[in-house]
Amino acid sequence: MKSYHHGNLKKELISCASKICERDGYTKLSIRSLAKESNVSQTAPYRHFKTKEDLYAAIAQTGFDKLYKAISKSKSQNKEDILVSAAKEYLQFGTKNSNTYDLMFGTAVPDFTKYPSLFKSANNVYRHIRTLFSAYSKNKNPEFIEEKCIGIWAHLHGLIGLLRKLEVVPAKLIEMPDAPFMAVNKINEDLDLYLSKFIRNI
Amino acid sequence: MKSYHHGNLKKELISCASKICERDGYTKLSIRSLAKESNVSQTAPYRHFKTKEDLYAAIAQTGFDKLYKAISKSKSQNKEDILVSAAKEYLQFGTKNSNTYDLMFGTAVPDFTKYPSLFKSANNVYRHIRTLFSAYSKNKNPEFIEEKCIGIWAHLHGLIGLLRKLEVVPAKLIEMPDAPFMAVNKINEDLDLYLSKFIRNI
DNA sequence: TGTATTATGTTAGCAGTGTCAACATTATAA
DNA sequence: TTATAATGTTGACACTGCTAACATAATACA
Repeated sequence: MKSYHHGNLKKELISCASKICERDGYTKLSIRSLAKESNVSQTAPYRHFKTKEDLYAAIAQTGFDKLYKAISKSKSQNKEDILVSAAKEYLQFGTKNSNTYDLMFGTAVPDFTKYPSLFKSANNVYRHIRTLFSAYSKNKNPEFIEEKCIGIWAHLHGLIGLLRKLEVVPAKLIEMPDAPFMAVNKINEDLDLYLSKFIRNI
Repeated sequence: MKSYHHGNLKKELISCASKICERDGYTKLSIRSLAKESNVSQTAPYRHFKTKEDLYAAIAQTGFDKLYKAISKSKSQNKEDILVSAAKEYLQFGTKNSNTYDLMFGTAVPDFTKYPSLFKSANNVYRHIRTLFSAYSKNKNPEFIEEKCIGIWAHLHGLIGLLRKLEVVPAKLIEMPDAPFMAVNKINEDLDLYLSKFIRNI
């Protein structure tokens, strides 16, 4: 005997949608199938999310919150170690949750300013990177810090995108010896080394 | 009086679809509306593209070819200048054709190996970057070259992604003084300076 | 040149989608 | 207790990718 009201639908929708997005990519998510999976009518989700983009925004926000947690957990006395480890966590989050990462940084939610809480969660990630780098850097000039942080962020962000694109069956390597697979896979294999070299080179 | 056969449909579809994708983003493109715009029946495009992904692949390929042209056009005696200028062209292509760039590097065509000619066009871009860097770099060790090239590529690729995400109305700056807008916009304003610093720092 | 084959187009239709309006039920505030 | 708001359902619209069956034109071959 089920009650007319679900009771916790919004939370369940976000959680369920997050899983589907990560498993199949956000384009495969449909509101109708999502509703079905929660044993609720096709249009029930519209009581909680006015549009599909609103739902995407909610999923993206949980993504940023998870990312923040991941890059915040490393404890060490050495400020360089913290930075390197945070960079590693960032990269791993992006590669291990690549569909979610795509939803967070892709065009699913084009303008974060429409969603203040998402905007804030995304900003927290950047501010944390900056805090870590600021503590590590000897040059404390704010403009220098900002520029370098964007650079670090861009590098990690770009690597995640390329890794996803290039991490394909190595069998193709034989046919395409000039392809950038080898380099990318090598970086991926020894991430620690790459990242500490990268940070030290800034 | 129109003839039963269009005569040049495939080419026209790609060209028309490219424009729509760049203007509205590839998710807004529909095969049906595309057919309408070419004064052809809803299903005519299916004679040239078995699936929508096939069409995306064709558009993406023209994108990579254009990108290749853009980064290949700079002539100079100074190898550093060539590299910096190519980097600038790359960045400008990505920011000025951001929807197309998204189609090229996003999840619209998940596996390039399904489309050998697309695969090749994309590879040409990477190989050109490597050629330029290889000529510029004093260290000629192939592994060093590969790794640095991926780094350069990732940095540029990531910057394009971040610029797109963060290039929003500066009015919001007042409400969100901690946001990374300022830094990003600054980089965007003086791209030459940023890129030559970046290259020289490798 | 005539004809078989292939390429390219059309029509009709299926199953699925986001979204809305109108209505039903329950929880909450006055 | 009762008005109001929150949350759910039903039914429908316009749109989508895609397929099957059929129509026409271009081409390859005898």
